[in-house]
This record gives sequence, C-alpha cells and structure tokens, in this order.
Amino acid sequence: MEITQKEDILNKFPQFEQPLLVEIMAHSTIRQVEEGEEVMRTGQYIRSTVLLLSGLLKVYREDDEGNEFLMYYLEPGSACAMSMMCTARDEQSQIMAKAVTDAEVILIPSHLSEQWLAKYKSWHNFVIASYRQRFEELLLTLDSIAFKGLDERLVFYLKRHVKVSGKEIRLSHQQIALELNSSREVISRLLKKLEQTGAISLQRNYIEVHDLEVV
Amino acid sequence: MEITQKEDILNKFPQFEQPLLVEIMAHSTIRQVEEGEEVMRTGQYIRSTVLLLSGLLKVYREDDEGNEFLMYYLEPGSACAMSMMCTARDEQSQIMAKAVTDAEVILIPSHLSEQWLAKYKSWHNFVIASYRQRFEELLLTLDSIAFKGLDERLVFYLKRHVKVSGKEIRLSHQQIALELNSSREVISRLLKKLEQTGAISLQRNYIEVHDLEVV
DNA sequence: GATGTTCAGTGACTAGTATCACAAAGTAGT
DNA sequence: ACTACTTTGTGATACTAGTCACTGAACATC
Repeated sequence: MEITQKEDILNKFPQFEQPLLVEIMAHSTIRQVEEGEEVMRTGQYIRSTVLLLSGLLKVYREDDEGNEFLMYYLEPGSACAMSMMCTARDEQSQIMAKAVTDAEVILIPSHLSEQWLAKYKSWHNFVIASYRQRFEELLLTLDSIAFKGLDERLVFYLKRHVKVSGKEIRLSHQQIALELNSSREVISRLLKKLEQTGAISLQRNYIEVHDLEVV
Repeated sequence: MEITQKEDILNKFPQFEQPLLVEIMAHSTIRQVEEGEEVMRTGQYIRSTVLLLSGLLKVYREDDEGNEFLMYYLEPGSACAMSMMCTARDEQSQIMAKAVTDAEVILIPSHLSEQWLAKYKSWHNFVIASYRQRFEELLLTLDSIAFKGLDERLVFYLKRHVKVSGKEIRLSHQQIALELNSSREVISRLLKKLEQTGAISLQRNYIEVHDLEVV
C-alpha cells in the first residue's frame, strides 16, 4: 500500500527530488474525497498545504447569499495556492473547493511546507509556479466576467471544461448557471444557440462539444 | 542623498533586517516615476521586483479593445506581487501598473530577490504576505464584479479610494467610468443618486465623501 | 469678457440578462 | 404503465446598464 502510494506521488509530481518525496511520504496524510464533498470552506482555518493526487477539484468563490462563481479547476499534480499562502499564522481560507469527481488529496502540515521552501529547491519552485498559475487563471476568469458577455463566458466555461474532463460534459443547465452565477433559462437559451451553430449538441444532463473555436 | 534614501527605505519597510536593507541599498536602483507614467505594461518582460517607496500606483487589467478595470492600488511599503512571481525565467507581466501620483519605486534585480528568499527571513515573509494580500484584494474585486450591481461597485470603488487617498477625490466621472469599465453617463447618474442620499457631494472634478456606510 | 474646451446633467432608446409562469419531455420508482 | 420528479423549452415582462443626442455649467486662454 505505502509503496503504491509513493509511486503515485512520484508519478504526479516527477519534479520533486527524492529526499522531498521521502519527507512527503513520511509526514503527510492522504485523504480520500468523495464526489461533491467540500475540501475547503470559506472561513475555515488552514493547517495544511493541499496537493491533488487524483480526481478533479473546482475552486470557487461564494457570497453571503449563496451565489457562487467558478475560479478555476485543479487537476492532479497541482496544488491549492490558497492553502500555500496561509502557512505561517493559521489564516482563514477565502475560497471554497469541492470535489467534482472522487479524488485523493495529500495534506502536508503547514510548518513543514514552510520549512521545505528553504530546504528543497524543487519545492520552492513548485510553490512559486503554483502561485503564478493560479494568479493567471484568476485573471482570465476576471477578464471574462469584466469584459465579456454571458455568451462568451459560457463558451470560455465550456472550453475550460473540455480541457479538464473531455468533450462529453455531464451537467445540467442549472449547474452551469450556478457556476456562472446566472440563471437556468438564460443558459438554456444560449446553449440552444450554440447547438444551432453546430458547435455542440444537447441532451438531458449531457452536452457534447464538437467545436467551440468556430463560434 | 544616499543616506536620506536609505532612511526612507527603512521607514517604509521597517520589518526588514539590517543586512537586507544594506543589500537593497547596494544592489537596487530607485526610479522616479511621474504621475500618469506606466510602471509596467502587459506583455512586458520583468527583470526586477518592484517595491513602492512613495506615491500611489494603480494596478489594472486591460483587454484588446483598450477597456480596463482596476484591480487594486499599491501604497508605499508594498510590492507588486506580479513582479515577484515572474522571477526565475523572464516571464511576462499580465497586468498594467500606472502611477496615480508622482512616485518612487525600488527596482531589485530578480535574481537577487530570488536569493534573498532563502537568505533573509524577513524578505521571505514579506513576499508571502504580499502574495496573499494581492490575492485577497483581487478576490474582493472579483466579488464586486461578479455579485454586485454597478451601484454597489461604485461605492466599493469610492471606499477604496478614500482608504488610499482621503475623502477628497479629484477625478472626473469619465475617469471613474473608465476604471470601472462603465460609461460616463451611468456613473454620473449613480453619483447623483449618492449625492441625494447625502453620502457624497459633487463638484467639477471633485467628489467629497461624507459617509459611504449609510448607503 | 469672448471663445473654445472639458465636464456634468438629462431624456429617449436599445441590448442583454434576470425573472416569472407554464408546458413539454425525459427519468426513476413502484 | 402510472406517478412523481427532474430537466429543458419558451413566451412575456422587468430591470440594469450602455448608447446617442443634446444642453448647460465651469474653467482656461487670449
């Protein structure tokens, strides 16, 4: 069991040097997360750095009235940037993270991930790269909300979905509306339009993406 | 001259340990920036970490059509998080930064700011804290765009302005409209409404904020 | 103080999105 | 196959914000 897990970690994080992998194995815990389960909640205190080993997480923001919007997805081999920034003094999470599929996460105690920054070059690089990637993805999300109409945002959303989980999207219009902080009817109408151009085809709880570039 | 500057730096960054201040003095350059001047452009390669010594910078995002929206302000004693993330491999800036007032910035060569992470605890903490603060501010901006109407966004904008440069706001409606990616007429109407509630009073190129909490 | 320029105020219209109400289609359980 | 439930489709309506066209006020320059 331990050996398989270690190999798994090595597979997902090949850039880590051997001694770091050993430390990860020795001091971190692996947690199984079920589809739909919340990995992190707004306001929750963070004591661990979260790495994703398998599955898919969505990271999103939620306001007081329960509205939400998607920030980005986390794929295996990546880390929750928020959990890395909350190291030192028991800070609170500003975001929500939920498992889109069953997933496995590695939890590394904050004080260790802090130490490793100085100790392991590969860890340090990984952390900086994670910050940067998340920041950039956040900027893309921001752009799409600030500058684009809902039609373009929907296309952007679908494209992102295709990238992380393929051309067969199993979501109801309601779920999509929620993640874009819009309403079901509007999403239905826009999807219908996309179907008419031939970019996608629609069935119940199912969207098949043909070509979103032509739109 | 050098001595004054060194004391300035110490004043703005009291958390830095003495040897670090010495290094900053020795290896960084100070650049005077005039009001309205661009400190950083989207797509520009970044070779320095930027610290703000005096004045006020606005950091914003711009799209292909020249639309923009404000991400946040940088005040003296803070750093451009983007410039810190672009260390290693000559990355490009994703953002614009412009001087709102005359300003002085410290430019630290990227390779040094990288080294200092391991060498100086205070630098390391400063960098992490900067990431976190910018990330949080960005999330607030994102919230206001995603969840709120323009009226609330305007109040949010005015509040932020009061925080960084006081209750007397010397801006035209046009400039505000630009930063919120809206149009002049709409901003004029919303400001008028705020004036009617007594929250602000309006004159040409001038807004005096009385109390934005009541709104 | 006449003139040109920038800034602000306002009404009319339009486009995009949200909301409401309801119908139709698909799915699951019995 | 009947029922209950979920999902999708669609028209009518309302609201927010953007656009256009124009007016008047404040300021600068000469």
